[in-house]
Amino acid sequence: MGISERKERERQEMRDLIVEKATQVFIELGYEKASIRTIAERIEYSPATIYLYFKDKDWLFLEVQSVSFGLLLKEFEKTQTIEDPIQRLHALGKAYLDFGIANPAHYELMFINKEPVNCIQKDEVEWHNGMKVMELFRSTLQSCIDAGKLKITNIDIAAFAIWGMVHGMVSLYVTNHYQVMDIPDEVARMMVYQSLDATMELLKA
Amino acid sequence: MGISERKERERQEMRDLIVEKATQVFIELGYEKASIRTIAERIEYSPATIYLYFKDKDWLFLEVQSVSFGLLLKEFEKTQTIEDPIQRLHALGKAYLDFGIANPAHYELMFINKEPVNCIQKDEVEWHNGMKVMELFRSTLQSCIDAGKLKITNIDIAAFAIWGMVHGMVSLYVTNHYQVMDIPDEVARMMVYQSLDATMELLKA
DNA sequence: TTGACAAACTAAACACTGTTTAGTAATTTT
DNA sequence: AAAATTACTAAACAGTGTTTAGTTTGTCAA
Repeated sequence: MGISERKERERQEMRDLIVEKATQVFIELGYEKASIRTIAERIEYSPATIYLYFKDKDWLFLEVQSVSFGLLLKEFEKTQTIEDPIQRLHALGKAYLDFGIANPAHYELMFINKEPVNCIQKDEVEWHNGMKVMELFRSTLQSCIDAGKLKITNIDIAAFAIWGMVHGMVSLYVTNHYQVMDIPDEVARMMVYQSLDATMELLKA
Repeated sequence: MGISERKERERQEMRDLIVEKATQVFIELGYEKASIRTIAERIEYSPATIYLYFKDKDWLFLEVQSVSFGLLLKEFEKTQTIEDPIQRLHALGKAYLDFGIANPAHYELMFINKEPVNCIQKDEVEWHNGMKVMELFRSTLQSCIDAGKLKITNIDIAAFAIWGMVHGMVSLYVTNHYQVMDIPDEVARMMVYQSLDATMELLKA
């Protein structure tokens, strides 16, 4: 009875197709302006079909977010070969800045928009990628603290300070809010990296 | 001929009424879910009337943002009595955190949403408040640098690092993205303040 | 005070949006 | 071949921002 297996496979392929095309549309237009009808056109099915595979727009979007987190995770994992925890942490920070600046649309979908679905429900979907990104960051931070190489010794405080800073800078850059500072684009980009460098320097024990 | 003056006054009153009610609705529902029709209901006029006073939803929203920036500015100005520039900077940071945490809806309208209108056009409207907030921050920062009390001596780098950090932390808090850190609300709030304190300590020359 | 003009306002429409319902077409099972 | 199940969609619903065309209101000169 290979039929049900094939059906299951086809169903998964259809899901993947929807997520793939939805990702394109979300990236191109942003969350609000990306419409179910546009996504439906891209997959060459009627809008109603999407609702046979996803509860609503938010849950589809969550799946798309997971794809974006996968991209960031890949960049993060590249840093894990670095031995020195402080250098590894610094590299994570740079990777974060690189990712946000190179993929502002992805970054916006991941971190700027309000969370579409609250955490309790998220377990239902493959939310791994976002969690893994966080775990990588925290474990690296813990290594720094364990090695006594960080001036801030509480992991939550350090996490908030560092993640807050890099996220804040990328947010300001991505949303153009930094423009009130009246400095050109390239300079702003430089400042972002130098601010990370400076802060990392201050953080070293 | 006081008639045209009265008319001008009435027109301004109508504008103010719209902005006042629009602010309420934006705060209650957020940018996307706040509808022109809902705002129209609150002012007890038809939706079309709003378009006689504002080009479109974005320009009305810009006016509302200006109100929010006025609130932040008021808090910022309270810190200006402090003599020591470092302490003043620290107080500014705290005021920023206080404001964001106490008024998450306002904060979201001001800093999380993408800019509705680009900067070049903004001059047409009273965009002063946002600028003044920035000026206050930068002048305080400059005072710290001039007094040789800051480890970072480039104002743009310091601005990006500090504003980035406080904005980032408030953003993470306001959008609930910090929840991936798996710490309760009150703890997160504490962390935010302690992260600022720790960073300020590191920044001191 | 009346008639003309201008300003203020709105009902209705247009082209969209997310989502649901009811019904059709295709496929699998009996 | 008939029945049952699955996959899909056309059409509708209630909402959105915005525009148009027309009405009501207020002002001013005759």
